[in-house]
Amino acid sequence: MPKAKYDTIYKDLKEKIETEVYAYQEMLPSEHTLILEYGCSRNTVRRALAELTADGYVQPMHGKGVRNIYRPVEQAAFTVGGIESFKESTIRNKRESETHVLQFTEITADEKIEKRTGFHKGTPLYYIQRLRFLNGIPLILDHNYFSKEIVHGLTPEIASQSVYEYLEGKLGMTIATSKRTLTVEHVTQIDEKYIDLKDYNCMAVITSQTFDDNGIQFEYTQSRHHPDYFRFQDVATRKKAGL
Amino acid sequence: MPKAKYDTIYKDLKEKIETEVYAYQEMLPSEHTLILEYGCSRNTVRRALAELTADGYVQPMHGKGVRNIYRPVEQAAFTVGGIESFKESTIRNKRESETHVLQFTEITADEKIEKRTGFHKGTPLYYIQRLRFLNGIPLILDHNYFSKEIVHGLTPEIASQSVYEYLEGKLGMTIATSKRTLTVEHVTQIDEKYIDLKDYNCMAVITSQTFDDNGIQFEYTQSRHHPDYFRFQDVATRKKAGL
DNA sequence: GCCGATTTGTCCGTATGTATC
DNA sequence: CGATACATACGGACAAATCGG
Repeated sequence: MPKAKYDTIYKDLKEKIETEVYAYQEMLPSEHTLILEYGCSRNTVRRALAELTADGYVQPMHGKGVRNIYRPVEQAAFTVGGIESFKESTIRNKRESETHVLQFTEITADEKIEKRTGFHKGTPLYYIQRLRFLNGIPLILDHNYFSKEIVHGLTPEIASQSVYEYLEGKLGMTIATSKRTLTVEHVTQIDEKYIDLKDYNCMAVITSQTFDDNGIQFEYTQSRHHPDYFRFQDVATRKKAGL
Repeated sequence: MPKAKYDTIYKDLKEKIETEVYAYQEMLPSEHTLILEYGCSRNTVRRALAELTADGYVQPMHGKGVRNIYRPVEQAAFTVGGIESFKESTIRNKRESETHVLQFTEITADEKIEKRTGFHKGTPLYYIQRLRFLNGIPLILDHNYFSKEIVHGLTPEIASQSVYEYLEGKLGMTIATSKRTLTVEHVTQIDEKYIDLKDYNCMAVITSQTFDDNGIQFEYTQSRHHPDYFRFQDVATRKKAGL
């Protein structure tokens, strides 16, 4: 629904870069040219370019122009990007997916859970264990905690489909920010029971705390990935000076 | 040296958040208030707030205000953030560091290297192998490839200190963007030779391609981390609609 | 439920500074 | 030196969301 002008320019430029309308290492049209092209102000063009810069698609060079530095991603089985659901990721990665709900219980946070998840003691929670299949192979084991106060009406059926679709669609929630930590951990008995790790004794683990648009945490998830099918990508830009 | 107004406001607010001048979950002063406080235009305040949002420090809420959602990071031995050198990271993480140069050779890229690193065949390179110690314990094994055409005059002495300091200080280079991929890989014989992994048979591996301000890649690095002392943190914000 | 005040979101036009060529 | 290009900053306008009376 948000058809902000800067966003349509952003999407248009993004597509032109991905489809190589602008070649790799080539300069994009100057800001002035883009102003005429899109019939908007300079600020609006610059906002779109700023987003592309943050995506690692372009690199602005003072006094020279804006260079296309986008390279198509090498695909692993499962590449992690921004905030997206498992279902969205599989679609982006063009994979067939399936989800088995191993456990679906309602619990109350105690001190141990508070320390690990960030949910205050006494908070009623859904605890869900899910096994994710890609192309028929079990690769990811998810442990989800959802706050019942915010995410009400969750069922095993929804959990086997897309929880995020339910949140944003049915509940009208807005997912805002997610803080993620990536570590490498020893396999557990549960991991070994469901996932064929061959001779690996570790897994890639993403733990994330997700907040709604009121800044309230409603989810804590630990997502344990098979090493062979895991890849996390990131573009960082250097902050000048200080720090 | 860039003492842009928005940057000083950004740094000031950041510090106030970190030192809990504004409490967790509390609203920051409104944009209008900040305008008066800093004596600047609204756009300038908004730019500073946008950076804090990207850092996951605050969350703006339409019609309500801007909420502080910053939580201090739980420290692992080594936490990876934006683009920063090993030396910078250890300082941020408040650790004693040391670097041993295991190998320092000059090579020319062949097809195999081109495919792996992105450097064209025939490009003259420095290849450096370094072992990183934290508090006296060997934890990270780095394999660096630097383009000789861009990074000239590298020596083992510089490699044992900070290459980035040399690049930005002596050569006057500007590091712009870095594309990183994080995976989990089996240990190699070299890993085992230098690092005590106990019963782990995997390592956390960060491979990165770094570009200068001309959009030219000058570095390819594979950084292999001990699982127990590795942590990668990230804040993602959900893009509305589309995608 | 309506209205007005407050607050953030988007967009515009302009001016000035700085780097490149 | 002048033209071009990006960087920063200002001020103003209107829209959209929220909240209190």
